[in-house]
Amino acid sequence: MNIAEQVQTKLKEAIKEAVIKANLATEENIPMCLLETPRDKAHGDYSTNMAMQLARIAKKAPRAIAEELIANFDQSKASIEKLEIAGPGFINFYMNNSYLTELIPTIINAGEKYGETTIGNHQKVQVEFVSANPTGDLHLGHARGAAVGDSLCNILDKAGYDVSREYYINDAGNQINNLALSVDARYFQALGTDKPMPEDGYHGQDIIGIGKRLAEEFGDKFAALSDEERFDTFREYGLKYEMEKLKQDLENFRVRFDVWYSETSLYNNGKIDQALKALRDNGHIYEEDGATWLRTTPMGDDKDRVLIKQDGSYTYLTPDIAYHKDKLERGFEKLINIWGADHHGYIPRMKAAIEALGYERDALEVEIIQLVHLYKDGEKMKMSKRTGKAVTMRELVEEVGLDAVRYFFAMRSADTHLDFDLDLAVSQSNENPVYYAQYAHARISSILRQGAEQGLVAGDAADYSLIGAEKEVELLKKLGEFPQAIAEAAQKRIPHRITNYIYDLASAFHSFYNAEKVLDPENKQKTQARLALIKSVQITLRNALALIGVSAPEKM
RNA sequence: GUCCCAGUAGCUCAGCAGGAUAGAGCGACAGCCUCCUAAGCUGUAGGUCGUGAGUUCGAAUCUCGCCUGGGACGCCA
Repeated sequence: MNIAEQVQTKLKEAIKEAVIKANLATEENIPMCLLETPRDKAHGDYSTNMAMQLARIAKKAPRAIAEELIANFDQSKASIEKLEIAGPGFINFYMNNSYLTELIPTIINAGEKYGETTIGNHQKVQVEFVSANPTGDLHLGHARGAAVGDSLCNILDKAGYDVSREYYINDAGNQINNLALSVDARYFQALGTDKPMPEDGYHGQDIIGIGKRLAEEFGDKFAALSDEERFDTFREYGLKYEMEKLKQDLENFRVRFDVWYSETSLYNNGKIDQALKALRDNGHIYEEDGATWLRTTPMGDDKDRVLIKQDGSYTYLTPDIAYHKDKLERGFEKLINIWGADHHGYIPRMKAAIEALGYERDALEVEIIQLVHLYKDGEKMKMSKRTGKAVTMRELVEEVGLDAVRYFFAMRSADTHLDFDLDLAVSQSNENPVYYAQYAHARISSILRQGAEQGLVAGDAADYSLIGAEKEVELLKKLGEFPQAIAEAAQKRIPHRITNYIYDLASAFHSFYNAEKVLDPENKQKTQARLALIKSVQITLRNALALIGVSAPEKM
């Protein structure tokens, strides 16, 4: 807990004590103490609405309650300069903010660890994201999912959760067969033979590329094979090719997974049978119309779901249930799945399945990534795997730049539709907020370099009592908020809370930069102290950017 | 028909564990570089928070209805 958090905790305690001392509520029915930072500086550094909340319990006017609270308030608890009643019954606290300078050495000592909190309490969390079928290039939606998922994992990790990142490979079932058939068609086409694509084939450029590569490398060698042999060969080749490409693309997107989990493995190691048995033993399975059904309706689903089709094969749901059973058996207390919006209807049945397996349905949490629409030249572009005309993640990164893409996706709440204006993102103008934050970091780096040239190194012993100008105090307050921003982002699963923080911090720095000069040859003491201040801003900014996978450049 | 997401300034969006005069960027307008990076800063203008009711001391925030836009509702994956 840093000094700013400690002070807030003390304040809250002092407020509670005052409530009890004034006999306004008992230990049991005291409302949760809410301490907030007023938007308007004139309303002090902190304020509480405790008096208003007590109005119902104590049956008195809020302002009268506030009077009593103040009378019973122990001001020596925290560095309070004055406090007053305002508006409908707020109590505003004006702090002596000198304690805030303690943040500077705290942050410098913590370095890249600054921002860590323990609210996660080592809860074992597994986050499954992207999990795109290995049948083509990752497109915009996947890119958004990858950016949000990875950022969320970074945040959870920083907040003290034990996070595991996982990618579920759909390497069984129809889509892989279609992949093999598509490769087959492209192979023959590359050889100059006209062979039609399968009905549900994948028309992406990459599959055309595979066909060409096969034709170039092996000539017509495969044409001689039996259809069956060729199918198996192409199936395996296509899968391997697609997976390698996926991994590389994600790596280039600064996303790494701890586990790549194969759907096929569930077939091979009996996990599907075990899951079916568990569901049967728990009495949730019945046979009808020649199919095997899971009774999900009692657990909040619209209708029951087929597990084994008439033809004896599994539906998509069946191995997925086995997969989730396996996740839970691996000891994860919380499963967070990041799904595209087109899968949202799938949530009730998966939660029902988890309940049917005998687990808490809320062990599964699904974060929905809404659609991305790309606009270019004011025109909306379609993203469809079918037509193969979709803009891929790779193309997007090449065109816009990785930092901008990652920032842009992390910036908006994930469950709302996103219009991605390509022209805007491409133009390296100040409309792109990522530059705003990176620029702050580069500016700091530049000043630190120049300080070092003068023999002044940030972090060397300095007199922090020289820090206290208005802009400096605002900057310090922002710095102190970082751990709470992370805690909130983690608990609410909202990475965009971090980009908001980044923006605020960068803004506080730019504002400070324009108001005060860091390097002052006339005043070495002050220079030394301010170098340490901006050093702590640099550390915090870099840590925050790292959470969303954006680089922190030394120069721009 | 059922379900999900959205509707807040001209545009793109924050705010939604109910709190003070609803914020930011872009765009518009007016200022700031003999000075550490002007990709910056400072200020002005701009809003019936889709709509109607309800809950209460208080609603952009919670509940219900309605309107508009987008999406999902397979023995596909």
